[in-house]
Amino acid sequence: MPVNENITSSGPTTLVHAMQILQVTARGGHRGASVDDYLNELSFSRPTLYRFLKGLKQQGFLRSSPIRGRYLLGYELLVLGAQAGNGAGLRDLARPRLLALAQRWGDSFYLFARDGVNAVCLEVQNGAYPVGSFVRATGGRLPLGVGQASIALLAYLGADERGEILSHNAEQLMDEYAIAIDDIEAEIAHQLKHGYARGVEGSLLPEYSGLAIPILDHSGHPLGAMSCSMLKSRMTKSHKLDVLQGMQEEVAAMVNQAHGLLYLD
Amino acid sequence: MPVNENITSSGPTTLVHAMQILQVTARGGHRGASVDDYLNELSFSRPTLYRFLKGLKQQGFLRSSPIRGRYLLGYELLVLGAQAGNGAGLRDLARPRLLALAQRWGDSFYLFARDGVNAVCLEVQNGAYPVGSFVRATGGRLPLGVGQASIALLAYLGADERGEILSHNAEQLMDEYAIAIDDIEAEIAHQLKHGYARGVEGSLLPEYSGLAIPILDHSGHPLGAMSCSMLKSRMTKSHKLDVLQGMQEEVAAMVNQAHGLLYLD
DNA sequence: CGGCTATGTCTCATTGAGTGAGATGAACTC
DNA sequence: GAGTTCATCTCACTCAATGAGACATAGCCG
Repeated sequence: MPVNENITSSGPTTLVHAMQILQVTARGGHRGASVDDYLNELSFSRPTLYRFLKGLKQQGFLRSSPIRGRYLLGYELLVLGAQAGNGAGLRDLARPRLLALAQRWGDSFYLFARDGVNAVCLEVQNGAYPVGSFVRATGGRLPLGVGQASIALLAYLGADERGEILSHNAEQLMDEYAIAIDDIEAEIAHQLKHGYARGVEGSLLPEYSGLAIPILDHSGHPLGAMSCSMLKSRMTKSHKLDVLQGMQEEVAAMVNQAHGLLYLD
Repeated sequence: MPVNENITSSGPTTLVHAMQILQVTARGGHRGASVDDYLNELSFSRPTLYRFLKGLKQQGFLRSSPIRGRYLLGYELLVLGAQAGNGAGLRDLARPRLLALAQRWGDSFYLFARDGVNAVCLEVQNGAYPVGSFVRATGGRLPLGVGQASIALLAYLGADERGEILSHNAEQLMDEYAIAIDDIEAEIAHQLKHGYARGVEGSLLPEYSGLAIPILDHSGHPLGAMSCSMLKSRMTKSHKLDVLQGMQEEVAAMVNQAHGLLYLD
């Protein structure tokens, strides 16, 4: 693996370098990265590398692995990440509700938010029935267009903004997920008409099915989306209505709670 | 609130500044931080601040709030944080097991790891019976000595290392939690003798009680700890034995799984 | 125990990258 | 449309990050 061609270009180079180091470390998963990984994939001298490693360790962004010469992501990232996932306080509000839904219905429930041209998973609660999903866990990202939650998020953006996002993602959606823009548009229309989304079916994960509903603020702007996924065989008409109603109730309660909180400042 | 006296001192100043910005932002919770917050709490010029904000945004560490002039933590931190919490792959292994325990017994279950002189919460699963806890969520940190999990982690460190940690934390433990070192030592002895910890009772949270067991690697080094908390009234002798056995079984299974994974590299 | 390899640190000269002051432009508020 | 605050630009300066290569230290294996 040669040099990485990050688009994350400009800005103080120190930040870019730091980020590159973190990315290389993250790519190593729970094994982290070794000095050689850094030296191969990045392009600065050994002393500089060590200066960064030291600095990042002091900031809590890295820690050294039990194995000498390897580095892992530090726990400060965990702390900040937990905060980051709580945009608008949504996550705290959603967590117990996702759990309740998962326990009650046995399916898996998700909280998503928009992150540029992607949807990012803020929280998952798995139920008793195992499912496959595009996102493995908190922090997973999908290009907007993939998955039920994407539709729910896209549907309530301005038409122009939505167009930009979709044309940006079009190629990737087709190549990696076998999803066509037209099908997305159709599903968005369904969302707007019926108030929930079912997701566009690509070539991947054909055995799973799901639902999603948006979480809208008072002005109709999407704060996020709640979604669920389940084996297709579980998606009977009555189960679908049950789950949908459950989700709608929880989201309505969340939004009320959120409005309450906003006035406390 | 004037200048902050961070101990996070040396290293490339750019990193320190970046971290300060992130910390200020984090302190703002889900409301984030405003330009003035940064300018007041930190000590660099406005153009420099904006350069940082721009850079951090491009790296995904920050995003701008819907409210103009305010900034929130970016979702890249969420992604990295999710990775960071998965040290040794423990979190992925623990997540479904914590959920199973929470559903079966109704109490709240936690995964902790050591982070220097602190214990950091990697994962929580709440059960049907609500509890209070020192940590609110993933990413929460406690000085080692507070809580059951701390004891389980401390007990299997070398005596010298343990001593350093405790003397470092002593003052804070007494002042903020009303916990004496001697009591911690006694509880560590209990852990070593009986294989589980109950935690030292300080003046805080007197109505709650809990249990913890260590997660040890093959050489007896602590990788983490699993703990639970519940209302004191729920802690009957039989419930305690049930939960303890459940936790021990899950941890044993986790450790087996982990060893299996290690040989796959 | 004693060489071997790879990790981590140091020194120093060099230069370029980040810096502040202040002016200017853009966006939102009333 | 006046006023305010957010955000960017320009430019000269200088300090702080950099690379080369030597040096120190820790674990490894016979």
